[in-house]
Amino acid sequence: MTEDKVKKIKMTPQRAAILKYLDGNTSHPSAETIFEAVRKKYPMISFTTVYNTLQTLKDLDRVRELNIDDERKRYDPNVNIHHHLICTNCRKIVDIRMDFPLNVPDEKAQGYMISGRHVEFYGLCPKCRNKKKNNY
Amino acid sequence: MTEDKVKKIKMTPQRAAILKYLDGNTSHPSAETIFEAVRKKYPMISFTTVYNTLQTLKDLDRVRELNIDDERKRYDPNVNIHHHLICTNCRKIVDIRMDFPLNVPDEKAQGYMISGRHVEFYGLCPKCRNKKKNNY
DNA sequence: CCGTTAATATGTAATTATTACAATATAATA
DNA sequence: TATTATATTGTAATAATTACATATTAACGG
Ligand SMILES: [Mn+2]
Ligand SMILES: [Mn+2]
Ligand SMILES: [Zn+2]
Ligand SMILES: [Zn+2]
Repeated sequence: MTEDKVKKIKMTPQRAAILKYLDGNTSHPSAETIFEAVRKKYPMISFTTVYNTLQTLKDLDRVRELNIDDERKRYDPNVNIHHHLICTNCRKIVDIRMDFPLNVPDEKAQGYMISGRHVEFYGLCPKCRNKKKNNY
Repeated sequence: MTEDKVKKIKMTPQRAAILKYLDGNTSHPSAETIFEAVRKKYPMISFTTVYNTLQTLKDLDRVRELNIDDERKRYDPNVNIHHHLICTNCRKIVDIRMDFPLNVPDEKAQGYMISGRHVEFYGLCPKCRNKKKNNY
């Protein structure tokens, strides 16, 4: 009875290159970063294809879109629940692999049906801490 | 010894109107929403002034910028720490006034100096739940 | 192996949010 | 009331993302 709509997609060299770049990648790249990286190996790829592919991968739950950076969307091939720590200076994002007790009692949920959660931490990464220190 | 740099700003009718609209507002409006709202009372205000004022208020910690909506920035005059619940369908954002135990042990912080945190919950708001229900 | 075709890639244009800038106006101060 | 630093405005520029038309191709069946 489970509708396993295994939507199948064509495997193209472009998609393969993007998937390969993303596989195991924990750097939370933007579309542009992905484009530039993939372009090195596959110079004829178009930016639009990167966006299209990311949309497709989102639909397939192969990639998660993060709105944690105020300038651009970031993408994360790790779709398991985990949280993030972002540098307020250089925007480097790292994973926080921890569970937090985040139960919202019904009276606080205001009728919403809660289906997901995400904790963002802000701070200074080691590099930026040093820069600020030696900055007088 | 405390440097209370009470930066003072000029009080203008535009700023007063924006502040009045924001005061106690829990709707997490976008710049455009603020502009449209303020414009009704003060039709000659410019969009740029709204952006400028929001920037100023951010600098003064009178307003907090939220990156929770993937299409546009949202603004929150409540700068006390609290968390949010966003409707994945209509993007309505409501407050969650709760504390969560969010201690990150040093070995998980990867050298970052953590200075802030924010929990985002995703779900369907009551209206959108009903819409989906009556949607066959 | 082809041939067919729906799905995909590409290049470019359009859209949208936000910022930059230069000219004008004005709140605060003396 | 004059001065001036600061703010407002209108417009142009920037930047991320999406839309769209056309060309290409992966996958499937014969
Ligand atoms: Mn991650
Ligand atoms: Mn809030
Ligand atoms: Zn940093
Ligand atoms: Zn909703």
